[in-house]
Amino acid sequence: MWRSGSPSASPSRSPSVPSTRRRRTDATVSPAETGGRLEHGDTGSPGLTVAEAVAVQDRLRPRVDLVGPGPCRPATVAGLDVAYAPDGDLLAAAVTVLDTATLTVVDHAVSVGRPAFGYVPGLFAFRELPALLAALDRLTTRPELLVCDGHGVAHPRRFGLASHLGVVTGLPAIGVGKTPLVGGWTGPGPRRGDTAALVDAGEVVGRVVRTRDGVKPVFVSVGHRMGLDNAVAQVLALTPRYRLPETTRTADRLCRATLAAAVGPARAAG
DNA sequence: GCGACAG
DNA sequence: ATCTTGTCGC
Repeated sequence: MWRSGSPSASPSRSPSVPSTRRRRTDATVSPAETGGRLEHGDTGSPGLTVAEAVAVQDRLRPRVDLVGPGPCRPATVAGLDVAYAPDGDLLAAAVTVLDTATLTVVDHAVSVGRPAFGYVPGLFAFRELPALLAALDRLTTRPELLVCDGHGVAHPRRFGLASHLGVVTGLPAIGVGKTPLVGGWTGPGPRRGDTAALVDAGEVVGRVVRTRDGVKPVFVSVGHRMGLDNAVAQVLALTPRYRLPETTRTADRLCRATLAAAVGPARAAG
């Protein structure tokens, strides 16, 4: 595979909902403490302009830790995802926490709201961040790692959703995208576990990872407090059977179910 | 100037 | 992201 043209550089570019519901006993994941205070707009306050959002990314980017190496054998990993109503006016965010030994959901939380920002490639985080943070704040447990539905540093300004969530929560985070945003690559091979470097502007910003034999690969990048090798290892450990990590799959089902319940409660009940 | 562009 | 019909395969 091959694709061409990225902003500045040379290279080419190839182309069952959980049922338990626990009470919140103590602070689990709250806007943090990651060296320096966060300002109001940092977590996606409404009313930001495009230029202001870009400025926030530029200001927070230096806080990203892409060395990690991050947890080697995390006991719990969280998956995050958001679903939108057809009219695009309502959204539901979900976080599921999985026990890595069994890949079963041990905690979960949701939030329903409105998109906090229009969809602008590169500023995607500002759209979903408030809802995701609200859901994270309702967890009973504090996951050791966040697996996000979107990119980390594989981003035009090296600060995608996974990095933003990582910096704001202080938790290790990985970005797993289904399609590329920036970068080019060659390969990977056809077998599960085969990988290829994702390169943008001459630097490796992530890895294209085949999680299933003969199936379209996913795009893994460091979000925060993680090394790329470890990020890839964690993603492979979370994909024993399907293309996407179990964390993403469970969160996807939960946010969809939550949205359905929020938009049309009357229809199903009869 | 023309495309490309996470979810 | 969401909307879509059918199709191939375990």
